[in-house]
Amino acid sequence: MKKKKYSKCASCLYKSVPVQNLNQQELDILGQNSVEVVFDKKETIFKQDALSSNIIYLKEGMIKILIKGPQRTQILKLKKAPCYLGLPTTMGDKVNHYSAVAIEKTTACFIDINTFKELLDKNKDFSYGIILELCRSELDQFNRYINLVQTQVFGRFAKTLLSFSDEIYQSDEFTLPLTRSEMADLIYTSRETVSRLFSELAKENIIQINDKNVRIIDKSKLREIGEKG
Amino acid sequence: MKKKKYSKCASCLYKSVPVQNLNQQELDILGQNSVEVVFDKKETIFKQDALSSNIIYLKEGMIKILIKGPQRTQILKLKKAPCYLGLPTTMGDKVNHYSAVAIEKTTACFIDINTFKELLDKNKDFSYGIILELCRSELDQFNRYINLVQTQVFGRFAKTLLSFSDEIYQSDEFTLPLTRSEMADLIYTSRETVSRLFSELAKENIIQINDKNVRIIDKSKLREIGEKG
DNA sequence: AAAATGGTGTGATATGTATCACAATTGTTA
DNA sequence: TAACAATTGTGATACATATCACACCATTTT
Repeated sequence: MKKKKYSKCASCLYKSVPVQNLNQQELDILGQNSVEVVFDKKETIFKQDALSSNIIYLKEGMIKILIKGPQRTQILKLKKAPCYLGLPTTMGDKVNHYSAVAIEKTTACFIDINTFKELLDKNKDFSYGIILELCRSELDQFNRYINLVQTQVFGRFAKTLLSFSDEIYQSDEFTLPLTRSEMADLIYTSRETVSRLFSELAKENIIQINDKNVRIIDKSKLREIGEKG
Repeated sequence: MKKKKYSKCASCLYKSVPVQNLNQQELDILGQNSVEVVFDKKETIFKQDALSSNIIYLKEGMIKILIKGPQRTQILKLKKAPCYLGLPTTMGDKVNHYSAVAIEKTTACFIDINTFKELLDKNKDFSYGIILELCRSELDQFNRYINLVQTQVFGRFAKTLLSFSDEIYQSDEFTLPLTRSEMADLIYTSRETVSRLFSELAKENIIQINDKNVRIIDKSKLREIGEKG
């Protein structure tokens, strides 16, 4: 956790879609009741089971969501700025149901929950925007879920590489933000299996892999694998 | 699909928590723009991929949520009245991401989406209530998800029986609302494995099973199995 | 410089559960 | 009342993937 400073939300270049509905006065309220914090890679933003009294808006960077399961801690998903974090936990319960850890330098705005509620109350467009965010994230969740349970490792792995390429980095060449072991936690398999999957895809000339540097060569083949599991 | 009639929301005994915040005039708007439909067991309430232009409020009964996966159609979860259905799909997208099928006689209110939005706009407490619903359902979803991927069949099966007993029927003795094959779809396993699981638990004197009638004998043992997978 | 540490690849083996196969039972339709 | 479809139980087998074991770096610590 590095610097804290009160946010000047009005002049922020990274406003969320719902926040774009706020007027000057409301933006001031928001700014006076939130702080901006910069996290380095591997730093924890919030922890599962801790009390949560803030809504968090990720302004820049990327994080992983961790959940302690009965067997081990799993990565539920990666989230890239801009997005809200912990909306459901902070609103729906007092306690975090998962942890958030930065996987690169990340700027997060901590918004006081009462201020957030006040804004929901004051501005219907803001409120409606938040509802849409919640709906979308629930749909996302559905899809990830079905995916995970219905395809075997090979398919899950392929889809994860594709999502890195298409959604996160928008490039066929990228550097993995996770170790093999974390990749395993993300697609729910073992570290060894991830190694084998990389080797196999490389052997079939579908990707090139060099340490953490990945280049996708045959994207359509990768899609095929992702589809049929 | 049986009878349709315009709803008299004001005098409805099954008002949702958010709807309890509406005033008389708002309740009239709601009533004039929604219809009540009764579904028999096995009837489809809405279908995946169809356009959705209604929010659905389940007044009485129980349904299953089905999702077509790459391999087969799976049961995502069961939902028991009172609850909203398809909030995220109708608001967040135009198309249903899953189907809903009644598993017992079920009464559903179809609310016009524009009316729903109008009410969100008019009444902040209603709007806030809906936000809370969305948050809670997302948290539920998380838990189910982690559960499903991190425990093996035996644990998933035990937890499902416990949720029937604790949450749905509030009794140690109940009649299964699903066939073995549907049970399999729910905990993502095969029909045969479900048969074996029932036999095994019965052999160990943890449950008694007679066709679809289940009686839980040793609940603490069942909990233990559910915990450790 | 040596030792400990964390990440990684790959072979051999173990194991949970799907799949196949069949029989028995029940409910449904001709 | 027969014929058929749907539901269920249980054994044998197949297979995907976890686990174990080990070797090989590259860093960091001592």
